[in-house]
Parts: sequence; structure tokens; C-alpha cells
Amino acid sequence: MGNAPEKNLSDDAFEAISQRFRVLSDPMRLKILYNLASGELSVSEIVERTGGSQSNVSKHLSLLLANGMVHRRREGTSAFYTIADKSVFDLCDNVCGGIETDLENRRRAFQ
Amino acid sequence: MGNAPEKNLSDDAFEAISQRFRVLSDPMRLKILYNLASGELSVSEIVERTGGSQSNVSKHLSLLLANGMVHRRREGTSAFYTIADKSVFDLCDNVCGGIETDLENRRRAFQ
DNA sequence: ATATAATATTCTCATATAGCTATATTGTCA
DNA sequence: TGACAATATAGCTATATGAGAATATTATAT
Repeated sequence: MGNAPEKNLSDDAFEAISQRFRVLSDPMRLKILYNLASGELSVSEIVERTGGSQSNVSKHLSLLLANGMVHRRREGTSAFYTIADKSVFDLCDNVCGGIETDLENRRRAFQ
Repeated sequence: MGNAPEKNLSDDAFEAISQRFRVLSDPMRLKILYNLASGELSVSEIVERTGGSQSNVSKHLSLLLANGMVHRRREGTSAFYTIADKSVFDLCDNVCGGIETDLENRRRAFQ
């Protein structure tokens, strides 16, 4: 098991990190990040792949952008999004990789 | 960077994992987990350390329990909680360890 | 049985937000 | 300029949930 916390964290700290988790607590946003894991995509491509509405996808992308999870590159009338940095990508990778195991555990737990 | 997703994940999968993130998206719950990182605590001890109200702390603990994040051990009129498994602990550890960096980045971003 | 202590739950209110529809913005091309 | 395409935003509604206050539950002790 772990060690005791070595110092007290401020309320701001807990607020900040909970905000980060909140961004990841929506299925559509996870779906978007999951699709971006394979590389850069335009909004319309993301709309196609996720099956979400254009406005909804765009709003989620704005939120991801505002929270530093993705980068945006504009080109003509299009906008291309990528996962911002390795930590987000790793998180996405772990999450996506762990989902099947997680679901399997849940199935077992309910039998 | 990563590889493309090897298979499509079901909507249920994204729902399940987003639910997990949702549980971690509240400052008080993170605070509770952070305090539990040092070992088992009773509800009243958690109330003292977090500064939350009894009913609020109890409610958050119920939610953490329902989502498999903590275990509960009853003894007399008391209830003692521990972090459920290593994955939760690791997550908590990573999160707590990363908070300072995260805050520092935010400070920089706003200067 | 009754009082007390520890924890859990219910009720209510206020706030946040996901999704929809419609509209606005921005860039390209004829 | 005007039409069109791609993206972003605003307005609205319904739902979820965090927090406080009050109450209920459960266990111990006298």
C-alpha cells in the first residue's frame, strides 16, 4: 500500500485536479479522444466517426481545447484537432486499453 | 505517439469509464481518497481531516463505496474505510503527485 | 428501556451541464 | 458581391448532483 501524504494539498489543488477529471467524465468526450488517438482529425471527420451532432461535437471540442486536452489547427474553413500532449495521450491510451477489462470485471460482479 | 484504436469500443464502454472519471471529478471525494492514502480511517476521522459536514462526507463515502473505490469495515457504531484496490490507490497517487505540476502549469498559463 | 454516539438517509434548493435547434461566424469560390 | 461549406455559439430544456438541515438507523452502555 501507499505512504501517507507528505504534505497537505490546498483546496485549489483538489479543485484543479477534479476539474481535469470532470473533463474526462463524459462518454462523448472520451469517444472523441479515443478517435483522436490515431491522429489528427477535422471536426466533420469526428462528427462522422462519433455519430454526434455537429454542434454537440464542436462544443465538446471547445471544452477539451479550453482545458488543454487538445490542440486546434485551422486550415481554410476547417479545423483539425489533435491530442495535446503525451500525458493526455497516455491517459487516453490507458483508459481505452482498460475499458474491456473494466467491463469484464463489472460483468463478473453482477453475475 | 500512440497507435490507432484496434477495435471499436461500445457505447457502454465509454459510459462505464466516464462514470469512473465522474466519481473522481469532485474535490471533496479526492480529498477523502487523499486522506485514505495513509490508511484506514473512520467516518468521524475523515470528517475532522477534510472539514466537511458529517452528512456530506458520509454521502460521498457511500458513492465511493457504490463505485468500488473504497471498502467499508463496520466495528461497533463506527465504520472504517480504506481504498479498495491498488489501481484506485495508484490513480490517487498519480493524481496527488501531479497536482503541484498541474497547478504550476496553470499559474504559468495565466501569467 | 433509555440515553447517547456514530453513521446513513431523506428532503430541498441551487447550480452545472449535455443535447437540441437555430443562428452566427469565417473562409472559399464563382 | 453572393452563394456555399465548415465550424462555432447562443438559447432553451431536462437532468444530474453537491451541500445543508433534519431525521432515521444502528450499536453500546447504564
